[in-house]
Amino acid sequence: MYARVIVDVPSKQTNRPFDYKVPLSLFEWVEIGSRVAVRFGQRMIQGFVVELLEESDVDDRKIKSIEHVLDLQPPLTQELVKLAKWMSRKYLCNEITALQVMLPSALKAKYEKYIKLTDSTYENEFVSKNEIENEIIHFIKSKQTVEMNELLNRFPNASLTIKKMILGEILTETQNIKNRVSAKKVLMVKPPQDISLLEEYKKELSKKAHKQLEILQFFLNHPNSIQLSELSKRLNTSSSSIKALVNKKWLQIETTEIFRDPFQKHKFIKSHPLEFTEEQEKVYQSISQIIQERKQRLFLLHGVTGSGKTEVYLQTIQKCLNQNREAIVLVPEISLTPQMVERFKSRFGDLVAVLHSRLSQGERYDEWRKIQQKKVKVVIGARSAIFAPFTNIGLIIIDEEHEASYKQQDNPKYHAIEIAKKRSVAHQAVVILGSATPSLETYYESHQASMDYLSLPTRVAGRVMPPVHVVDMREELKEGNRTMFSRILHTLIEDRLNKKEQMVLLLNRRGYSTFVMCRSCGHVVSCPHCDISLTYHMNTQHLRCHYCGYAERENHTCPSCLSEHIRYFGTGTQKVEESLTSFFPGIRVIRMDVDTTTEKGSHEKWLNQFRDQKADVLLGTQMVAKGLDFPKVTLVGVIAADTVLNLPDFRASEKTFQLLTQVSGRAGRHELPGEVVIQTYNPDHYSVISASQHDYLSFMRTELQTRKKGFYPPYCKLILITFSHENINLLVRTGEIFSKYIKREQLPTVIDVLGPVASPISRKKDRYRFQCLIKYRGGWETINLVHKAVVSLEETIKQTKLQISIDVDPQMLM
DNA sequence: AGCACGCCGACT
DNA sequence: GTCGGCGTGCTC
Repeated sequence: MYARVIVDVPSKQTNRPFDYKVPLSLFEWVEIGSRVAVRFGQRMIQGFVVELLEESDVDDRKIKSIEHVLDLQPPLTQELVKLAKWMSRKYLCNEITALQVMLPSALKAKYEKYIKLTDSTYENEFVSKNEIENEIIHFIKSKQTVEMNELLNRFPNASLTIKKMILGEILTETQNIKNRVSAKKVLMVKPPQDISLLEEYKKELSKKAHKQLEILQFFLNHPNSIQLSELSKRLNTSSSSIKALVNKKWLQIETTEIFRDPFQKHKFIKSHPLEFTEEQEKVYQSISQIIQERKQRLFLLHGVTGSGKTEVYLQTIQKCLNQNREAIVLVPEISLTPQMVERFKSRFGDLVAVLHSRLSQGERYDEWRKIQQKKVKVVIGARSAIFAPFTNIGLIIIDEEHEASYKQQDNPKYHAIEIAKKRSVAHQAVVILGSATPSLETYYESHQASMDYLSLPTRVAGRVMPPVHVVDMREELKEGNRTMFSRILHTLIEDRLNKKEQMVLLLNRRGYSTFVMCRSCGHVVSCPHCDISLTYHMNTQHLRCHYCGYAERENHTCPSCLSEHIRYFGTGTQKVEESLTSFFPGIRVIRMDVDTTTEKGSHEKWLNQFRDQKADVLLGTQMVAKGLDFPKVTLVGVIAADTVLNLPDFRASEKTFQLLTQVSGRAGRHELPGEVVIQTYNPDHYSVISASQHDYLSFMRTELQTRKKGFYPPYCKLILITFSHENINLLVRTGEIFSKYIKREQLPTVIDVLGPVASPISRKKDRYRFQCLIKYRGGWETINLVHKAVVSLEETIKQTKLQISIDVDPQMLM
């Protein structure tokens, strides 16, 4: 038997299956989806079996055998292997990249080379004429085996000498494929099968061995295996008395794999299904019926914030579990808060696995193994949880479906919604796309035959949407208010402080970050390697580039005109915090941004403090806009609504509308009524007006018209091709060739080819960037043509090291 | 990607 | 004449 293997070498030339023989001893183990170790050229690497064959047409002398199978159970299902192949064609990435993204990073191979002395070197006390060689031999001898990297660190210039020593059979080299992280193992103490034996052992025991007696007695009361550490803690004994019993063969010690439990300390109180409102009931029935019939169907669930979407999710999941099928729930990374997880855990208990980026590699791996080993039936996680290796999926829920983070920014540049659609077809499952502000694409599709539109237009318990004040910041400036708080926001903050109620203030930093400008000459301090202004970090007093990490010290004079009128512009969260404390002495502020939430568990810590009313204001970037639900919050302020609006992207209006609507929904979700203040320089823009009136439909109508006029999605699809190189001329030339290549073919599915033009970020890490945008009608023809065009540029790419990145259906045009 | 092979310039 | 620089091509 033969196996087709995709090897772990991400390059164009190796992006195809290689055939290997399956040795007799591995017949039982090699399956489609197995992870295997194979020799590839001179080295040993890992690969994935994607096909099994009776015959191979590869030359018998060339073909090698599979060396090992790396897991007890194949980590991928046939369905996922097939999906990876589809992804590689759709998103134009290497197949291995698509396979890897489906697995936890713990299973990514770590290749290690070990160096040992050969037996003859050892036995014959080999002494070289070369001093370095002797030192190397001595070093290795003292450690038995040494990792190649360690050896090279110790002897930096000796790589050739070492190579020669290996060739001269003085040293031997062994290769190893290791997982990044492996299953956590613990020692368990196991009593004999026949517990009554313990009584006899007790009699045999010496009178002085009190502790040992105590241990035996313990097992008479608890005749099960127990963790060694747990046992010695409970009985307050040292492990030596346990060992003594093990040595007598009365007890046994064995190792078992356990799961690291990130929720160990948590107690989840069981929650029960809530009574539905009439609206919820109607929506639930529509979905539940399709699940009952085990049909494949897509739903858009359009529900305003606070309309009780989550309860509908919970009960449809229950429906799916009743059928003995599994469910995947996707939530954007930032709203995957402990609160959110708790709602699922308390309903479904141990049947839930959680996958998010704050877990350690090991914890993530364990959650994944629970899915693989069928220990859980529900997985809730961020984007990549869509690849959960379930085999019987009945339901996939994508909450906040409009979020751009469902599109992966690096290869493979997949969109989770698209993967969900593919998987739902394979499993005959239902997909629910939920949002208060559906993306234009989804909204448009929900009016076609391929998707059903469901809506929850009112908030539960008859709560109304909060009134929104739109403040024109230009007017404020005219009236002499130069602070970052409008007068009304100022008054309302004061009011809430007096009433001891809470506030959420949102500062969207992107595109508005703290740049440094000279007021005399207008010079903006920017990165010498990228086309972007540097950001000022107060805590380290450095200016830093967010793209390449370049940093320089704070300047007190302008580097261009030497004037001292250099000023730190823009509004970072740090600066807002400072102003708050100076305007409102004694105000307690919790600031949540990348600086304060990188530490593990800090996110949770801040939110708990806020919930416990240890602070008056929660100030933060996007992450405060999502999913949070605090009863005492009665004021939401958006410091600057325009930051997204000014981005050079056709989705700018949509993103602004969504952000404003989401954040407005944070206020007054409980008994206390809420209020929202939006500060903006564009108070007349339709996205601001619609958001302030909570009017999704009117926004949608206007925006759809705009898109139709400019010919943008949902009226067409896009492929963004970005070229980057140090040499700007070469870049433009190659871009032209590419664009002509596409145009010459005159495919009827290609609507338009724009560019090449400079990218919005026109230089990054010393490389200039140009881009082409293709508008097309969907289907494979255009994607295949782009692939062909890139292949035709292969010579140039190889010779000049020009880079081409392709983004099919991009979320951002930058 | 990484590794071997092979073809040229700088040295014992 | 050989050592070692990097371009070229292949990996079942």
